[in-house]
Amino acid sequence: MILNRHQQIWLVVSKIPHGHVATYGQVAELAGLPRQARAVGSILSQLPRGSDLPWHRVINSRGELSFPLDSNKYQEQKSRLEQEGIQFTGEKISLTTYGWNGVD
DNA sequence: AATTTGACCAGTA
DNA sequence: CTACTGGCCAAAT
Repeated sequence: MILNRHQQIWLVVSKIPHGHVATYGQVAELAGLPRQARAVGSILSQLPRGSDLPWHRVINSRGELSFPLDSNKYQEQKSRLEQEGIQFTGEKISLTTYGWNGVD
């Protein structure tokens, strides 16, 4: 059976290893939806309540979090990432942990 | 039915 | 570094 884009994206996001991050574009690409980064953000914004998907490991291509700096979401994502050992330099994620190539 | 919006991106200037 | 462009497309207006 063919998976709809939600499932494809959930699948990819669920595979991002602990302590690593992937960009929206990467997730879209790996999900077989090239150039549809927006769809990833759109779908992550509609996650079912209580989902255990590691949505916080998805960041934008600038190496930053796609939330307003003063928002709770920003803080939540940042703490979750820091909890996994990901370091920040200002608002950007350190290049050492940046980029998951889709293979563990 | 038409238009705008959105957790985005890569290229160009 | 910033600013703007066109690409993308389902959902909400």
